Amino acid sequence: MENEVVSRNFIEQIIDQDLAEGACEAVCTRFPPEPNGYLHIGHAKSILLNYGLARKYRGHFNLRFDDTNPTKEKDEFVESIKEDVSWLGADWEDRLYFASDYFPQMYEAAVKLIKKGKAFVCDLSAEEIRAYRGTLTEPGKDSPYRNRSVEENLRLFEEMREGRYTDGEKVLRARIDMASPNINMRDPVIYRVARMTHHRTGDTWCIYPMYDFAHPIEDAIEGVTHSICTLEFEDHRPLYDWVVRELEYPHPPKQIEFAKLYLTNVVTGKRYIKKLVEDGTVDGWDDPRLVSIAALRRRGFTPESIRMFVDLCGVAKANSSVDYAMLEYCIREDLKLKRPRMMAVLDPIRLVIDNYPEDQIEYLEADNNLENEALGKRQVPFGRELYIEREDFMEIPPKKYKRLYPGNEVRLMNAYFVRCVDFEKDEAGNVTVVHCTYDPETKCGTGFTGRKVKGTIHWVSAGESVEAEVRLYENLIDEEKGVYNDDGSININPDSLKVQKARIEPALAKAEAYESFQFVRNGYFCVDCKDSRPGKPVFNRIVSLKSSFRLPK
RNA sequence: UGGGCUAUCGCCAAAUGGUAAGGCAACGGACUCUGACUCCGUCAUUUCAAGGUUCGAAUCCUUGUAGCCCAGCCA
Repeated sequence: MENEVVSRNFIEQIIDQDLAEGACEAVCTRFPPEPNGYLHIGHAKSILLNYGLARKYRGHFNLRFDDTNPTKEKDEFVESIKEDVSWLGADWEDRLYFASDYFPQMYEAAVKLIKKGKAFVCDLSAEEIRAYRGTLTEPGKDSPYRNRSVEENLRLFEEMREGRYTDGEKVLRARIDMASPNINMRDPVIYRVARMTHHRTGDTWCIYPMYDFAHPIEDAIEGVTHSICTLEFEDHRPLYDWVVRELEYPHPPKQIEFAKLYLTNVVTGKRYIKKLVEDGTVDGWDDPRLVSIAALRRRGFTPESIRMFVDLCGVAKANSSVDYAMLEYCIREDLKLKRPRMMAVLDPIRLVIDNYPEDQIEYLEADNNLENEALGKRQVPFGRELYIEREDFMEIPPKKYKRLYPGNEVRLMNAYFVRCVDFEKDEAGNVTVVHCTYDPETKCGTGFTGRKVKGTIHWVSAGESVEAEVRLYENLIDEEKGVYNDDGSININPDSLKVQKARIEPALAKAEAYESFQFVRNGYFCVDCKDSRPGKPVFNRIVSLKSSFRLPK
């Protein structure tokens, strides 16, 4: 049993109170995206928050596409959004809805408002409406069409629907208060004439409802009890409440606002990303350096890690920007016990064991993950010639260096102790080959305790290993300078992607798309689902390991 | 300068008048078949500021300050 006192976030407190007071009987939440783009990490917070609440209170979670503006919406996006939401694990079961399915009810709702004298058809142009609206500090003026009779409004609205007017010629407006200090209440437009082909309803309609009118109706129709949205809609809440009240819904939904999730030093703006894709800085909306859900998935983030991240961030009303390190922590935490630790040499140099028989290959048994026996063991081929990491040998070691240098002995992980006896350099002074001798008695698994070594390094067999491409991702943004340059452009980190030819264990060559591994000391990697081919894997670095030892320059 | 909202450690964030949780990051140290992981320890006498009420204030009151949002026939 969990005895921990877990504090409830402010939304849960509101729900608890509503339940206690009988304001609602069960909980129903929803994620209402407009299908006009790809989802990113910020949406994940909303999705998981809504879904989590529904789960916690044993209620329902709906996925509803808020498709009331045909100019921006496409089927392509509804498909990608469905994929992302379900990948995150938010299950809408059979409750997949479209606002456009409610157009008839919304039309009737508008008629109802007209009949109550709460809405009127306005002939003012968009510019005139803006002028009549007043400013932040001055009240607006009533539209000259504000006092049309119910009959006339009914007839005109009907004619709007029939297509008797051109785009923008007439709109339907709520009749509220042009002097309200809240600009949203100054007779907001609730229906517009727009001859657009809707991605689902085609040309059935030439009038479309506005968000402020449509959204509360959508929520009410679906029986949503708590309509959770972001802070910028706080000013719209009085209008939301006005709509559900005037339409006399028996169980009016309640709007609750929370602060969006921002991550430090990432680009989420659609315009900016579009530009980055067009100029080739990134290879698409799912480029692993981006934080779209598709990008995180391709990079190798798991749904569990995203859930953990969202939980850790919490829910509040203060604008904030969460450190990217928190996201990295979550994926490390999720993967470390779950995935095998394998050997891959990212920047190989040759190591020759002078006293090991030529032509001999032996297979050594290695644990896939010492902390998780369930991941099993594997056989690793070992021979006279190996590759080791370039940074694991130094001709002149700095202080505290524990790896290979002339005369020093280290453990080859899962294998033997080796002592460096010599090395070769090319004309440019780069080390090309390291020569060692090995001690057969120190074989891994024999329980040898005769002496200890301070360092352990990873390796792969030169003959049996496979070449693979690894992509090392750093933040797309230069963190020192922040996201934006003085001229408003994005500050791109030129070293955000490094591609290397690595040597990997044979076992890794069989890895499948999305499979992730810990490459010992080099971090977590995931087989790129987009670019890998069988036998020719491409690994994306999901995240590097924390390292407290840095080689001096 | 109208209205709405927010302010607690470098970053998130709890605390609902009873004496500042937790996580990330950072920094020490122990352990280690990688320096990772793990484990232990350090990290807000003070909650945007100044006053006030109270035995007691991050919480209540007053006055300020700073930041975010709103004048689409977008959502």
